[in-house]
Amino acid sequence: MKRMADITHWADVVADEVLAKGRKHLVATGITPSGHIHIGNMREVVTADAAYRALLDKGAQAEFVYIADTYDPLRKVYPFLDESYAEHVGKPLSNVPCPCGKHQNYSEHYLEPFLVALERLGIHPTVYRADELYKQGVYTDAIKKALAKRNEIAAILQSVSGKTPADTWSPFNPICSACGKINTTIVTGFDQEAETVDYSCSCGNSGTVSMKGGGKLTWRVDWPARWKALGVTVEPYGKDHASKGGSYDTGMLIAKEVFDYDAPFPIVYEWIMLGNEGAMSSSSGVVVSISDMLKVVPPEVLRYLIIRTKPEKHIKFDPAQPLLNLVDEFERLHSVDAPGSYEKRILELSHAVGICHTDIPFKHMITIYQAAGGDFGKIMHIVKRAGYDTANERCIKELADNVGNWLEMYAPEFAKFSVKNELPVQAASLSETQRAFLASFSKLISLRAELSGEDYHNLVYSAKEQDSELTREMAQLLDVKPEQVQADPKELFKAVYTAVLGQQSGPKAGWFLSSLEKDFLVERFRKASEYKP
RNA sequence: GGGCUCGUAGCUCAGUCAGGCAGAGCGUCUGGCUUUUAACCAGACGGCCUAGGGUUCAAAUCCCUACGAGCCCGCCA
Repeated sequence: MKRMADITHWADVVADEVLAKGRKHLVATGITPSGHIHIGNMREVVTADAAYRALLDKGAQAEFVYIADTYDPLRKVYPFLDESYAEHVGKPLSNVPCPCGKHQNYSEHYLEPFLVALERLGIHPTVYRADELYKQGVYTDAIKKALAKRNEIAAILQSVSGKTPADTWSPFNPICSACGKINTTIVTGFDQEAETVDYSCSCGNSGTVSMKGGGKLTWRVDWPARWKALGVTVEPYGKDHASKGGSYDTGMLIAKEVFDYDAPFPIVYEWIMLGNEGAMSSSSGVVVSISDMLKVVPPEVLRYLIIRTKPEKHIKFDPAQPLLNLVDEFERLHSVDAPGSYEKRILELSHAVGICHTDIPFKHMITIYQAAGGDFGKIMHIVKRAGYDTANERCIKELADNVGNWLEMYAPEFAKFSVKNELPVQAASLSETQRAFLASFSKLISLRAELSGEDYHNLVYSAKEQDSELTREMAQLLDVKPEQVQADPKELFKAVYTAVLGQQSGPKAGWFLSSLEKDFLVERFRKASEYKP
C-alpha cells in the first residue's frame, strides 16, 4: 500500500515518460474559438500547463504554445447566434463578423475573454492564430507535401478510419474568392513552383489561391502538419480525437509517412460534466464560461479542480453548493502546516502568480457579505471587528466580489438571506415568551458596550439560568417568578432570526449578531417585541 | 456497427501504471467551552473495493468474462 506521500502526480508521470525521449520539448494545445470558451475547454490548457510546468521543474528545455484554430469554417448557425449568420456558414472564423461588433472578427470575439482568463489562471503560452500561421507560410511546406501525397493520405484515411475519400477529396481546402467559403471548393490542380492551388466552387466560381493563406488543410491533415511545422512533442486532446480510427490515429500515420515526424506524446483527457445536465458543449449551449467562473472563485481553485483529477477521469462540476466544498477543500489544503509531498505538489501546480490571499474563508465571507448587504465599507468594518487581517484590502475586495457574484449567479436559496430594512411581518408569529426575550435582550444589549460574538451567544444562553439578568428581566415582563420562565434557547434564536431576517434560521447567531450594528439590533428587537399585527 | 474511459464509505474521489494492513475530504453521529443552528477543535460510525473466474505465498491493483455508467468515432473536430 502506498501512502499519499509516495504518489507521483500525473503531470510528473507524464514529464518522466516524455523526458525519456529527450530533453527538449514543445507542449501544444489548441481550441477552436467557435463559441464561448468554457471550463471544459479550460481543462485542455490547464492540463497542458501542468505538463509544461512539470517538465520545467525537471530541468527540461520546454516551450508551451496555444494555437487558436481561427481558420476553421463556421460549422453552422449555433443556437446562440443570430439567423443572419446563415450566410457566413462555411467561411473561416477569422473572416466572419464579430457578434458584438467590437472585435476584429468572430474568432477574436470568443478568443479575447479566453486569453484574459488564461492570464489570470497563470497560464502563459505563446499564442498563435491559425489564420496568421497560414498567411505567414508556416504550413506551406506541409501543404506541398500533402498535395503531392494526396493518394497516400487518402489511403491512410481509408485504412485507419475505414472510409474511402471521394475522388474529388483533397487535403487542402481553398477559400473561394467569390463566396468566401472554405468547405464548398474542389481542388482542380496545383503548382508547386508558384505555390498556388486551382479550384472550382459550388457557387459557380473558380480560381487560383496562394498556399499562403488561400485556404487550409483539412483537420485530419492540419493537425499532423502542425506537429511537424512547430515541432510539437506533447499535446493533450479530448477523447473525441482519441477514438480508434480517430484523428490522432490518422494523424500519427500521416505525420510519420507524409511529414516524416513522430506524433507528440498524447495526454487524453475526459470531459467536465456540468451538474446533472451532462457534458458541456459550446454548440448546445450547456456551458459555464471560464470568465463567469473567474467572477466567482479565485483562479487557483479552478486550477485545483483540474490538477487534482487525473486527465482520464471525468470531472463532475457544479457551480452551486458543491463549488463551496471545492473552495473549502482548497483552503484547507492551503492552510495545512506540513503538507505531504503529494499535497504540496498539487498546491504547486495549482498555484497562479499574482493571486492575493486573505485568511477569510469563502464560506465566512458569504455571511459577512450578506450581513453587510453587500456594502464594502460595512464588510471591511465587520472583517476588522472579527479580528481578521485587514491590511490587504484589495484581496478582501476580490473575495467579496467573488462572493457577491456567486450569491447572484449560483447560490442555492437556502444559502441566501438579507437583513431586512424594516421589521419583517413574520414578527407577528412571535410568542409571548419570545417577545419578552426580545425586549429584555434589547434592553441588556443597550446597556452594554460593544459585544463580541461570544458575548451575544452567552447572553442568549443565559436565559437558561434562573438568576441571570436576562431571566429576571423576562420574568418581570411576563409577570412570573424567574424559576417559572421557560425559555428554550432554540426558540430564542428563532426569535432573533425572525426579527432580523424574517426567517426561522440563519448563520451562527452570536457571530452573526456581532457583525451587525448594536444600535440597529437594540431598535429592531424592541420593535419586534412590541409588534402587534 | 466499432472503440475508449470509469465503477472503491451516504456523497465527491485518492490509491491501480510499479501487487504487500482499505484511504482522504465532505456529510452524519458523538463529544470539547454551562452552549443542537451555517465559524472552530477532537473522536466515532461508515466498505463483499460492481460480479464471476484466472495468475500469485499475497490482488482494489495484473489477465479473462460479464454487468452497470458515461462518452467518442463512422472523412462535416
